Amino acid sequence: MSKSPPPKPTESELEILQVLWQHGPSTVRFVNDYLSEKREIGYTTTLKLLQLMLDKGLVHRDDESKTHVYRPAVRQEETQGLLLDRFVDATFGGSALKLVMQALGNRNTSREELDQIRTLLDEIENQNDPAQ
Amino acid sequence: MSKSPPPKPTESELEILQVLWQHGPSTVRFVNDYLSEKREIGYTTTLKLLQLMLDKGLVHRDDESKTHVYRPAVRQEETQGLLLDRFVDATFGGSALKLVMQALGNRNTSREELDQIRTLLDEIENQNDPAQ
DNA sequence: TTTATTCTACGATTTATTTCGTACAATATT
DNA sequence: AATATTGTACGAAATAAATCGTAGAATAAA
Repeated sequence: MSKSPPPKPTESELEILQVLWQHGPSTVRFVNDYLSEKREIGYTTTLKLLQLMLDKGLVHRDDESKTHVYRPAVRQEETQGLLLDRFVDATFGGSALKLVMQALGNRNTSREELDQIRTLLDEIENQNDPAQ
Repeated sequence: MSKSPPPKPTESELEILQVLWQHGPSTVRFVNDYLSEKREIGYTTTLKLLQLMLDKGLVHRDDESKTHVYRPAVRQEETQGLLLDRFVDATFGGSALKLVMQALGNRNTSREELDQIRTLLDEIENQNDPAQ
């Protein structure tokens, strides 16, 4: 037995998870090449991070062949939700409303996106109170 | 001369800023008492944090009297916006829409809040394209 | 005016995170 | 077969953040 849930990923770990979520199972080389496009990072740094993430249960590893293949062990939406909770608490005193207002107010959102949000709002209302 | 903008606050620093934003200029004692209600934290820890924040330009200090009084040097909306940008980038790959969807979908939002958001959406649309 | 309390300053420790160097094994190239 | 390349393991250094202990000054209480 040893079923403590994986911990909240750090910034760097999240960066790596994004790559795995987007591109599926990947080698250290692939992840490192990808990260290297955006910033300076050594190969063994990426390797070490993935090894630590394996320990923490954030990723799984296929080590059949010599070159190991890593894949996410946590789901994207779940992880994002977790981080969002923490962020809302820390930054907006727990008020998701304030966060949303800030997010929408502070940046350019296309009409299309605004419409998507309206649709979502409708869904939520109907869901909580399904036409009596 | 020396006008580099204050850096992004850490979690703990943000915690303190929340107190200052909410309650106005405060002493170390006050801030510490406040934080202590939520978690274990020594007085000198709070003191040290405030001193570091002073160095970083995150707070101002009135040291007329022996007991110093600290006040925010950064505005709440601005700081929240800054942190939000980073968070959206790190966690949602830059998509504010995804963040909003997640924030609304993942938790209980009251009808009242939903209405507030609707109103905001209206304002945004009218603003970009004023009743043309 | 002693004694106790409250306060700041600041070095140092602890803990978390990121980064890298080196050793060595497996595979590929010449 | 010899050499170069690519890979993993892992210790350890570098960096960042949070925490606390102790010293000593100022104020308050006895």
